[in-house]
Amino acid sequence: MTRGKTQILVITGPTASGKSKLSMDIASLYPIEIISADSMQVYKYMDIGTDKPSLDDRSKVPHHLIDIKYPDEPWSVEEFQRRAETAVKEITARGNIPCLVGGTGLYIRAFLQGYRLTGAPPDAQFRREMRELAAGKGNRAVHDLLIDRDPRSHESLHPNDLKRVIRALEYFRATGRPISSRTDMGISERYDPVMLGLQWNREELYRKIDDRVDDQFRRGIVEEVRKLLVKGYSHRLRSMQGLVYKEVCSYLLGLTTESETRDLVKRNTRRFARRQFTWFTREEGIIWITAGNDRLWSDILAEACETIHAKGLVSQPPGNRV
RNA sequence: GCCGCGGUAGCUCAGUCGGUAGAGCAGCGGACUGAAAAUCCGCGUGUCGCCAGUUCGAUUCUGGCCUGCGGCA
Repeated sequence: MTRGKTQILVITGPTASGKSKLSMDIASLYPIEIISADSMQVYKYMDIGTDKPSLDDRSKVPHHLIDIKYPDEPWSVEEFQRRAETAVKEITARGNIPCLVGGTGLYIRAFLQGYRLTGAPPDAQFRREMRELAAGKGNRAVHDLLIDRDPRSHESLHPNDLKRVIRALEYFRATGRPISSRTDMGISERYDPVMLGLQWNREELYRKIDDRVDDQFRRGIVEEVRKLLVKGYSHRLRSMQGLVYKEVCSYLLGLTTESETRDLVKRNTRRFARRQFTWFTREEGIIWITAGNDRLWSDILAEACETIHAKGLVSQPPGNRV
């Protein structure tokens, strides 16, 4: 309870950990609206592969930032930030509690910490030039351009991390200042978040991921991707580089067999979950709730509700509501 | 039962003319500020089938045993 700051609930955790389910169940007890913090669920027509909440769930509880872009439209952290802020304002104006739900750690962090992302928009032309330079003279040549513009980034970025190296150059070019010198607004000035994270034993989560992938194939992920390609969305689009889509595209292009594809998706999804673990362990302020097959879902839900009550996000204790 | 080939990392295998071993894949750790389901960096995790013999020293050579595969019966 801090005056002047907007209270928000955040539910995060690795892929397949049950974030959506938890948010839906909380929504049945408290007046929350869900803001998806997921880089892939923004795209229309990409449903099965992103495990998008069902239309039924979306009709019961307002969901924001889902299906807001066509797969070939530009989308970025910056736009997420802007749109999420707007959504938060609208939700609080309605007297509801905004609830950020998702596994895209960068989005959540950028939002809560108030990353200042204005002033250096992406420059496709420049990026292309730099890529060509790298292809011709090597990654190191591009990396070395940082030496006198942004020595700090030159040191902290690996030459092969072209994406970030180019971004640092792009930022300098647009602002005249090194990207490493930017400052953020800081979490304390803006929001008062209660962050819940679903924590899983890794092996158990991996098994859950495998099951989910099998389920995605059963539900027709291959058809979904085929339709996207038929609609004219190229397999080279950024949206089509996401997990599952990438692998199924190469299957449809005849590069892999179905069982290879399925195994690849499982492996890559597990790796993704591992990267999420790395990211979230560094994230401060997450209250971890242990989940797992040997724990009753009702206990997990109860713990989540008690926590948000204890943190003052809701005045009614969970018991009185259920 | 006999003959042949094999048993080395989670998997597939390489290797040591005797000085306790290394590739690929899998796995693990990390980074991450307008692409983040993206991108990038780093790391061998080992009873060399078991027992004995020879040897200063055996995963390597010898013998026996166990076991897998193929062939002949």
